[in-house]
This record gives sequence, C-alpha cells and structure tokens, in this order.
Amino acid sequence: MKMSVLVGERYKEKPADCTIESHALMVRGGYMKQVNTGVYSLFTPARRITRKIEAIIRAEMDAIDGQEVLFPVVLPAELWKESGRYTSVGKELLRLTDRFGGELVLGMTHEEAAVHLVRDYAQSYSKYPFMIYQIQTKYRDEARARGGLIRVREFTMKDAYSFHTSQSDLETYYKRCYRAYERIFSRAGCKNVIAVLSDSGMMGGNISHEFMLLTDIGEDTLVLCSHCDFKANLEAAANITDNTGLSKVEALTLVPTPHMATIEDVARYLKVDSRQTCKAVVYQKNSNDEYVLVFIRGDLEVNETKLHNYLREEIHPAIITEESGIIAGFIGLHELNTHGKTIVVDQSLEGIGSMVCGANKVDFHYIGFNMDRDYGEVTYVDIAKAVSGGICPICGKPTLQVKNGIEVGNIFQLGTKYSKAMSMQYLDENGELHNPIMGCYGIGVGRLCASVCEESHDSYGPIWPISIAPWEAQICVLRADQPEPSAVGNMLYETLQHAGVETLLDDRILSAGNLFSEADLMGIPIRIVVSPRNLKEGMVELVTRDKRIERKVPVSEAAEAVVALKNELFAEINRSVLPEV
RNA sequence: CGAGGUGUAGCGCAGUUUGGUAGCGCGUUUGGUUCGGGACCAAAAGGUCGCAGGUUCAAAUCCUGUCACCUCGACCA
Repeated sequence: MKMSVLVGERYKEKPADCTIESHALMVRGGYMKQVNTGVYSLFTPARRITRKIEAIIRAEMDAIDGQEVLFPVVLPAELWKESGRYTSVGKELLRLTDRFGGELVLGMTHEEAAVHLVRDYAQSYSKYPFMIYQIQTKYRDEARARGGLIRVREFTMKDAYSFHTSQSDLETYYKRCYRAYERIFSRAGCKNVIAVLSDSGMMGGNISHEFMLLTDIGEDTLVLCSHCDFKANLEAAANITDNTGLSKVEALTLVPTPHMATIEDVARYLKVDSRQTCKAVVYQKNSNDEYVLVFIRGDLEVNETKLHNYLREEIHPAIITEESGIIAGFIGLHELNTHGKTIVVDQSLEGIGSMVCGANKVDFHYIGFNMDRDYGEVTYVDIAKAVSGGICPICGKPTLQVKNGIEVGNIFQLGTKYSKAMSMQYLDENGELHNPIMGCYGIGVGRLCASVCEESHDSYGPIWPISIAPWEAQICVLRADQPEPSAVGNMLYETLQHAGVETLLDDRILSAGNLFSEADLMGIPIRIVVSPRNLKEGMVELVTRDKRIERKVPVSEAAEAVVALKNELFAEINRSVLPEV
C-alpha cells in the first residue's frame, strides 16, 4: 500500500472527546471514525489489525477442534423467550418490531442461536463433544459507551459454544480453551493479560474466568494475591476479615452522638478505630421494595454482586421513608424492629467483642455492643468487598492487591441452563435422555485491538506488535521529490512485497517531521528511512517503532535485513506463547 | 434514567455577557522557496453558526421547544 492513496487522515491535535490514550491515538491516526455513540467505522489500518486478530483467533479455535459457523445478527424474540432471557435481560438487549409486527432482537450474545442451530443435529451421544464458534457483529444497547473501542455498542466478537455429555468432559475442554486464550493474547502481543476467577452469578456453582488486561484505565476491579496464585474479579473475591485483638468485651452503653451520621464522624467523635464500628447499608428488593439491612464493619464496603447472589434477588439502594422505622445514620442491631426487613450480617463483624453501632434513635449510638450478648445468634455471610492488604482466601497471607483491568475475553462453564430451557436433548448409551452441558467462550476483537494500543504506545502513537500490525514494514522516503530516494524507495517496496513483507510506502512529498510523526501514528514495527543523506553512503536506515533497533544497512542488503528483522520480531512473540494442550 | 457540559469549515477553537458584513490556528488547493522530527512566503477554496419555531428593522448572539454528542453517576447476558 502506498501512503499517498491510503484513505483516512491523521491529525496533529487530539480530538476533544477522547479521554483515554488508545482512543485518542486511534482517532488521530486515522484508524476509525465515530458514527454514533459507541458506534464506529473502521478505516483500513484498523481493519487490517482486526483481521489479523481474527486470523489468530480462528487458528486457535480451529486448533481446539472448533468449527466456524455464522449466526444472524437479527434474531426472532421467540428464541429469547424460549431461554427466558427476553424478559430477564435488561435494556442492553435491543428489541425491534418488523413490518408484520414480529418481535425481533439484535444479537448481543448467541447462546440461543447456537442451541437452535445444533439441537436437531445432536440427538445422539455419539455426536458429542463439539464446539462451534463465529466471529461476528454484536449489538448491546449499553447505557453508556465510552473510551473508544473499549466499551462500544456495536462490536465484533468471537463467541464460541461447546457441548458435552459430562461435566468432566466440559472441564477438560475448558482447560484447552483456557490455554487457547492464553495463546491468542500472547500471539496478539498483549502481554499483561491474566485470567481471573469471575462471578458466576445466578448460574450457581459454575466456574468462569475473565481474561483481563491489567491497566489503570480498566473498568473492572481485580483482586490479586502477591504471594500466591489467587486472582479474582472483585465481584467474585471472597473477603476474609481478621479481628484478632478486637475481642475485648465491654458493657453496652448508650451515648449521645449529635449529628454524627457517618462512620467517619462517629469514629472520630468517639475516638474509636473504625474497625470497631458496625455500619448498616440499606437496600430494597426490586420485587417488593422490602428493606434489606446489611451490617458490616465500619471500614468496609458492601459488594452488591455478592449481596445479589446471596439473596438471589435484584436489589437497589434504598429510599428510606419515615414509615419504615429506619433511622438513617443511626441504625443498629440492638433493639432493631426487624419486622418486614431482611437482615444480613457480614462476617467482618464476627469476633469483635465490643463495637460501636447505631441506637435506632436520632443522635445516639451504643458503645460496647456485643453480637452474641446483645443481639443473639446470627449467620455470618460474606458480603464485603475485598480490600488491598486483605487476607488471601487461598494462602491466608495479608497480601491482596486491588488493581484495574479491561476484560478482553471470558470463558464460562454454562451447564445446562440453555439446553434445558430450550429443550435440547440427546440419548445416551442406555437410551436415556439428557440435556447437554455447555460452555461458552468470548473475545472482543475491537476491544482487544484497543487494549493492545492502550498497553503498547508512546506519546507519538501506537506501537503495534508485528503479529497484528496493519503492515509489517514502512518505508519513509525523505525527499521523494528527488529521483534517487524515490527510486530506491520504490525498488525496496517492490522487493519487500516479493519477499512477503507487508509494506507501506510513504511516497508523499512531505517534510521529514511530517513523515515521521505520521509514521509514528501508524505504529508499524519496522521502519526503513530512505534519504539523500544516507544514500550518499549507499545506506538506508532500519529502525523499529519501539526504538530498540536503529542501524544503517547498505541499500543492497536492506530487503534481506528487513526480512530477518521481521522473522526475529515474530520469533520474539512466539517465544512467549505457551504450547497447546 | 439523574447531574453537569458542548454543538460555529475536515480537526482544534474564539465570537454569545451588551443583537449590527462569519473569524483564528491546523489541514486542503495553486505557485514559489525550503528539507532528518509536524518549515516559510503568496494566493485561494470551504460554514443554511445542530434543528424548528418565536421576538426584532436586524439573531451565531435573546426567548421557547427539540435533537445530537461529551463527562460523572445509575446500568452492564
């Protein structure tokens, strides 16, 4: 490709609405253009990147016996009603009506379509196991898209669905897929991706993992242990609280705490450690507005996902009315009217001999509250968010760290949720009917592209790994108006193409500054600079985008050197790729 | 959905308070001079000022409505 005919323009200035680096650089670099909130068109450079990412994904999915299929984008609501998700999924599912009044949905994920495709075929155990996948457009009507390609409404996703006749077979396959994912991310040159345990939500005890790129701009919160291998999404991370040293029991005493409605205020006013306070966080059930009072150690926060999973109900932060009898800011377990309320006590309160808690009376708290003595027996549950420096649930050391990440993929042991709901059955060896056990596996292609950019860029532009770079080499011709540099540039361009190197030739007559800044925005790993100055010595310059290599080579050896460098850069990436299992 | 903000040339912005010929920088076109990190000179093209109503002799500017986008929340199979 010649730069002079490449569609798209590169900007010097950062677009006003870009808040994260990858977004700004990809807009500035002529990779994409916004069409609507969370909806983008891609220019050729971005499309070339996503095609390479897709090729890597295809190769790895095929290697674990995946079969590529293609589902429709527009699906009949009927299928989603069958699985029950037509009503259970919120507004992210875009619902439409066709001219005959038929109800349709835009596919945001394709479990239903997958079951529909194979349920007639796979009626015998002999057809199992198998995996089907597609790489296709998804639409999710996100409440708020942001961050360029990181969080969009329309996006390309690889989604795979596997079908098994036993849990152990699913688990075996799940491990292969886990490894395939590790290979995909490292082949794409994405280094800081880790797999974390994720919340399996209402699905019940199933295992799922999210593949996270560690970065401060990530919207997900992760809990990692620096001592052992424990890694989990905050939503799924157990919290263990150490209350040793807090077991001293004191007398229960009512004390005035005028206008002290927050834990910080109360702790300061009464001069106690916030670890010896008990706070109440109030929610309401979406179903009937019943109040849910969560009691938790004052310094901790409620993990709403855990609460939601524990209650098996949707909840929302409460609006506290006067009739409720709840005294906001002064809620305590002692002498609390629990009628019509659900009480949840977090395990962080276990073992505290005496604590400060609300007195259910405006401007009063108790000190010396003891759970067993002053309230009675309770079932402690884990509802709190894990914290930095917290205790690792695996190794028991206080070495938890909290970090941010972008979810670039996930793998999920689905179980029989969809096969049951949609009546997919097979006959086993004994002639008995069963629902197949499913797994599903997703990767956001555009998000991965943006994530690599986020992970690998400098202030001038992206630094694409050679495995996904839009082109492998770029020739910058300085003084393309002069015959010699122009001729050498063209000659190298032809030679490199014949040598199988994807090459972008910048043949435009521009100043060096312009050429280099635009080349930086293209982020192509190998750059060949052809200039009158070097040509005097019969040389061209060979540099890598990351500046690790900068050297001169004779014109006659340039193409060969580029091929060698290309191979070395690929080899470097391949060295980090784990073997298949 | 809540709070805040912004809509003026391809991009970045000024002008709006106090109504009076539509501006600047980058980019684009043409000609010339430059030439290793976003050069310079000259000339030029490009805008129903988001949209619709209203007030006025006169509206980018004031009023009403509406749409879009951005940020922070809520939400996220």
